[in-house]
Amino acid sequence: MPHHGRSRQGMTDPVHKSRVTSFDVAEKAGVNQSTVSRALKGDPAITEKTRTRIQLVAQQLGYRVDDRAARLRGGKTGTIAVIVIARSGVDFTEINPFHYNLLGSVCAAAAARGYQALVSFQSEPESYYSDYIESRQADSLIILGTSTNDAAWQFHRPLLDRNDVSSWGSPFGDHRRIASDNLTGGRLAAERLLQGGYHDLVFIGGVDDRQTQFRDRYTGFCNALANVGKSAGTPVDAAGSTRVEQGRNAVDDLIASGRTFDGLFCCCDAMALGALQALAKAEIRVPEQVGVIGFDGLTSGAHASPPLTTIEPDFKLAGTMLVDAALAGDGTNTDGRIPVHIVERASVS
Amino acid sequence: MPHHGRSRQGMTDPVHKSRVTSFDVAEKAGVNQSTVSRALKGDPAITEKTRTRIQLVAQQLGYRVDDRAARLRGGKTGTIAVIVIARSGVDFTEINPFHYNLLGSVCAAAAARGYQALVSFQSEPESYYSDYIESRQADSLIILGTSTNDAAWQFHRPLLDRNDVSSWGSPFGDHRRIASDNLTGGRLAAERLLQGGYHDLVFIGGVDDRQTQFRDRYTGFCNALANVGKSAGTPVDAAGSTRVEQGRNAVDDLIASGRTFDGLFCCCDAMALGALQALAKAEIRVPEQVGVIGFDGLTSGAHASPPLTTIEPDFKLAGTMLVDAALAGDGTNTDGRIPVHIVERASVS
DNA sequence: TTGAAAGCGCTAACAT
DNA sequence: ATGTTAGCGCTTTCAA
Repeated sequence: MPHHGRSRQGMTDPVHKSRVTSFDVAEKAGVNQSTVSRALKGDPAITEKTRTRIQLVAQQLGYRVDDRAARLRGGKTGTIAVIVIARSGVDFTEINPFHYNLLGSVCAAAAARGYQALVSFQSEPESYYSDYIESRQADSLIILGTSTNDAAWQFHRPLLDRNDVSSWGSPFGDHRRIASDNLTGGRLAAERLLQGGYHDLVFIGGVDDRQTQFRDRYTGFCNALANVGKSAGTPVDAAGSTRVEQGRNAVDDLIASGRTFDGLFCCCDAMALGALQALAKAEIRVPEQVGVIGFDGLTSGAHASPPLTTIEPDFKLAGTMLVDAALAGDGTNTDGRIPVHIVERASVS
Repeated sequence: MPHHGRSRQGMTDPVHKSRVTSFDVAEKAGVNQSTVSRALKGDPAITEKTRTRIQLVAQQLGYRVDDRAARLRGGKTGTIAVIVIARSGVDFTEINPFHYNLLGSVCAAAAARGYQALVSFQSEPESYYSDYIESRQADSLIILGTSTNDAAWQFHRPLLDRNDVSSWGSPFGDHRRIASDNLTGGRLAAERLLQGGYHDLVFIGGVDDRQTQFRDRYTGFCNALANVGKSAGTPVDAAGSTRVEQGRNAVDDLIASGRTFDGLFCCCDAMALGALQALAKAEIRVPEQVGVIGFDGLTSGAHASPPLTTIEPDFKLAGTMLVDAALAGDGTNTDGRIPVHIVERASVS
């Protein structure tokens, strides 16, 4: 006789065989349903003999534990939601590769911790959604993306201080966050430029309130220069619909201004790529006349002309820290700096 | 009196307030739990008055419907699993941006259909896993990635013919699949090169059995040449640990061979980028002496020197078709060709 | 229109 | 070492 009191409609009706459950396995194996549950999850209390038999039956019946049902009782989902914020109105080929890299790294780190990654791209207001945890679709949340999408970050802002949420790239400076060691990165860039024999260094990029990452890079850059009695001068920034365009415009402006310079530290690779274009157009040779360093480690930089020397963060560690911070749930290690290193290519001599 | 027979331990003990459930809302609103369920999901049978009251109470209590519990009964998960296959042993900065783009597009398409995307990167054997559907973690599955990771595809091969699975990039040719319209792409490339005044065209890339995509591009390329009474000659391929390196080596070999050529169609942008490097090293000017066209629409191509003209698929549609095919579950529209178009940059005149 | 009760498929506390 | 029996939190007949 089948399990009592819980038999499904079709249970006694062989015609109606809906999906196979642990009860089916239990019946066929001649044990109780709970024994099936234990056997299959490796409970040491179950005899190897029993376990083997149950496993066999399960396999014959094509039975698989229903993950959601299994977790319903425990309350945990075993998944971590990842929100990627890109600029509004761009398509997927235009998303900053940096964020794709970070996403990959986060997914891998989640998997390493035994978690699934539920990812969503939220660039447009109609896709804003963050109730993953409340709706028990995930245990924690990671938000990452471009700081230029203010509306999206504003939407998610209330979450940033929760200890089951970690983030990368918010334009706000008043909450815990994971980020590159921008200070060190800026310093490395300046030192490398000086070492390459360049003396008139300028910083390309915006350093306003909403670009905390860039500002930190600038600060590190200034500090390094100050150490050798030099000054960084005013950063040069320009408007543009993409980072590449901003970089190009900024360097166009810089050249037009007549200000002397022989070394450029661009706050991100995309802007550096634009800078390279502007320099080429003006027939200024890199690295002979001007040295250029970017930040991010983009693959595109490797194919630029000349290949772009850049400061790259440890992506693997970045993913790990984001996941750990989101999972910690107790505020542990939740504000982190990811080490960076210089990737030598050919835009500085 | 609260709901009978279902009260949790702490239910009567205010100290032990575990998470708030629909029973809590029901009690406080003075209705039955099932009424809460109905009201919150917009069942028209419920009075607006009742619904409003329930919504209010729910909000006060911070109640949210538990998504998994809600779906347990229905059997559907509302999520679609996405597996991304990269080459083994590479880190996340080295994953072909093409696949990242596709991933983004797939996630967006899933969201548009009301599905969540559960993504996992599976490049190493220890991460191989595909039982998402059996374990009820997802309703369908999408597998995409590089055809060069044979072991991974081999692992997933049995799934490729299921009608709740769709894929992009497998090295096998005997199953339903979504892919670029490679034939047309190859033709467009040849036509554009001819139109640019180049006459001696060669195809760079492998066309063996496991590279069905490349072979189709080559076929389209040949067809277009045949149409004007020309022949494509032998494709040139070379070994290398990355596509870029393969392209570079192939063109090095081509130059060394003494074979004349003035137009190159590279089977993918990564190889085209390598080709550009080899050409530059040999001081062959592009597009003046040799025209080059790639395939994929990579952003890196836009920053190469000269910017790479390429054939790009409609990413948005690709994501949509992959999702639709996986969701169809009935074999509908499950074998598709994504339209491609030429992106004019500066590597052909 | 709403309530009562029976599950969805599984885990876990409590027995034996 | 295994069986019993409650649930996990919600949806959905079936009544009223």
